[in-house]
Amino acid sequence: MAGGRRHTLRDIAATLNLSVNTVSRALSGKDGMGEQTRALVLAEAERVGYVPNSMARSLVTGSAMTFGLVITNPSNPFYAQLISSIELRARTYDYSLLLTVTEESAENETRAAESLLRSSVSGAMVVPVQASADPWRRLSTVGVPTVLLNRDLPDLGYRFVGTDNELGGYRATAHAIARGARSIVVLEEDLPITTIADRIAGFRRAMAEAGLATAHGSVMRVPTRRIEQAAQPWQPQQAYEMARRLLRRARLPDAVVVGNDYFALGLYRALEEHGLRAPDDMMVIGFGDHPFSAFLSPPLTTVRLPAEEIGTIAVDLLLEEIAGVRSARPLKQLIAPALVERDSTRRIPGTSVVPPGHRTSVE
Amino acid sequence: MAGGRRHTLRDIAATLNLSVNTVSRALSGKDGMGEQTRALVLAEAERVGYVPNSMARSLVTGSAMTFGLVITNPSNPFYAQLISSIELRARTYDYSLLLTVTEESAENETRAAESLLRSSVSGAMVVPVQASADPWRRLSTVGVPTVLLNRDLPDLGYRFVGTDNELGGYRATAHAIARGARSIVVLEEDLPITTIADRIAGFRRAMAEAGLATAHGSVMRVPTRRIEQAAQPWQPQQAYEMARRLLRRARLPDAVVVGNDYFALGLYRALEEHGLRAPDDMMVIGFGDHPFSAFLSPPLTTVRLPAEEIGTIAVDLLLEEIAGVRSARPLKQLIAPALVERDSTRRIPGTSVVPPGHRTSVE
DNA sequence: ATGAAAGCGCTAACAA
DNA sequence: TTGTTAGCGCTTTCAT
Repeated sequence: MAGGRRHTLRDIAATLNLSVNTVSRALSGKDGMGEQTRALVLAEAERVGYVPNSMARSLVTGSAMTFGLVITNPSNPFYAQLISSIELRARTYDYSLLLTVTEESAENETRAAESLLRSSVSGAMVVPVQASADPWRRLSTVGVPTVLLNRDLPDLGYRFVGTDNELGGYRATAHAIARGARSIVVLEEDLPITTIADRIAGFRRAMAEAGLATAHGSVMRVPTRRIEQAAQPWQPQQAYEMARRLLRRARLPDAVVVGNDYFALGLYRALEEHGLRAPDDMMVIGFGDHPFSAFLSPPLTTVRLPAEEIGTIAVDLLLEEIAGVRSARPLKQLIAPALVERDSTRRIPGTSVVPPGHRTSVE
Repeated sequence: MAGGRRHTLRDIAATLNLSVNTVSRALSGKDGMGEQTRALVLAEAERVGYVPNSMARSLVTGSAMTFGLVITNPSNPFYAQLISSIELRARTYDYSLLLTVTEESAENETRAAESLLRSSVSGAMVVPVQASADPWRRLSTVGVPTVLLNRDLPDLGYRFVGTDNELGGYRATAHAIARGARSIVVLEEDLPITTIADRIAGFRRAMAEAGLATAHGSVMRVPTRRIEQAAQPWQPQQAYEMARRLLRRARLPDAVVVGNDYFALGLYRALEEHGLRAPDDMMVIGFGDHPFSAFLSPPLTTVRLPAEEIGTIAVDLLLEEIAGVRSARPLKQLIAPALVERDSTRRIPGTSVVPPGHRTSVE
């Protein structure tokens, strides 16, 4: 228990006058062993506080029992949840988690991939920056099963689990339309990633299906703050500024769909400053269902993302691949996000500025 | 580049007709080498896409170049920031990060400690559950430098870096007093951890110094939700319910200091339902300065926690210890949190319900 | 039921 | 400047 150095199999073997091998087998529960010998070994191991050295074991077995997880930003509540669910699931199967944060930087991503390779992780889960697929190309050729999370890199042909963002954008928009909105604006972050493009595509589809026009200026881009401080999530500030610009327009939209709930905060403030309020003056639909969104005033209607499900599936996919099981799942798995209806789109009946009519089935 | 298996030093040595050793030294940049030999080795390594096996290296060098990080809940914005800053700092020094989530469970904590031991991490950073110090006792005896984050376990005599919560509670309270509050209530989570106890102690000190009474019922405990879902941070809901109970009191406090900004959300809602609003009817001071807090209505006065600083210091301490440097820093390091004044405590001059008077210097 | 020998991929002595 | 030997702590043959 005490004393600086760690005890090894050899130490135990020596004090017990056994071979290293025997001790090893006793401890790893192999059968074909003298029960008394085993008891002896276990007792001694307990006594000296033996802890196996997993690096040594990994070196010979070839499996590090470790997953690599590469995330862009833990302060994004979605990714925080993803980390939790992945860690939980991995731990359940006795896998450790090696975490790397890329901060949306392609350079960091390259180093992250290198690092995972060196660590001989048993598998990798990656939210790619989507600047290039190259950093991740090596992994599978070297035999590290890899699943992409939330953002796909189709070129690689890797497994992918993510949110159906197109559907999310569609549902958010269709919901607004069903509630009577005819002119709708989207407020999105200015990042070149597929999740955002997909959401916008969903928005357009919903509008088109309802026969509504998407005028020029119906998609506003909130400039991505350059990441100086690692820990800051998207700031509502830029969204606020963009929203102020929107509110200066001659004709305001009936509804605004934002790319994440932080943006809704900025929009709420801009509205308040103009003496306006959701939902009566303008409906607001968020994206992400962040922990605070239900408690805003008004509570925010938003699209809930399946972080937990994505994390669980990702780990399961890796485990299947490691076990050599031919998975029955599709290569690309899109989880449908659910719309959470709250007051920011709930107009008091009869108050609708725009007569309902262009209704669309949301499901 | 292609082909299933990974190339090893031996592969390169074989094709180049060199010894493994030479290849090793060429790649690790040791000097005393033929420059042409080195060039040859580097070229061949590049060609076959050689990636060193860090487990093998660690086994012989004894250092895994990995830190263990044990966190209770990544969805808590404070811990999310802590993860980011630690990861960044560790990465800067080429250390990887092994992340474990304990979910406030003592059992998980025990397994986490075991796991770190097995992994032979070079050092550990731990936010303890504070149910017991036992799980962490082994680490230092086995020679794994460990620093405790945010919650201390004094019995262990380990290094500790955390927020000065007592000061935080004091500043929040003193600020309210300076703004004219005379009766103040604290809304805290119902967890047996020192951070909370410290905040309450700070509250009491501020009250005492101002000669104000802390009546029975001035500290309200919000029941901790049992963790069923790993990814959920504290729910504002329980705080809301507690706040409703508070608002039914005959005499309302002038100010409420809450244990985290999520609780402020619940309080805001309860106030709104009663037709009340901060700061005029009641001042509200949060804790944590969560990313959304500046954009609430009214913007929340809150205590900003030094997550980034704590993370950076923690890594530096570990690095010093590993380098064998006798650190000049104190064993226990408390970082002062800063009060961020916003509108939830900013009464329009002359509107104060209570005359100012019992002012206290906040600094 | 146990032991001896070999080796995972690498680095660190010591030789040559 | 390069090669040889040894060994990190463990598991896995193959003997005994």
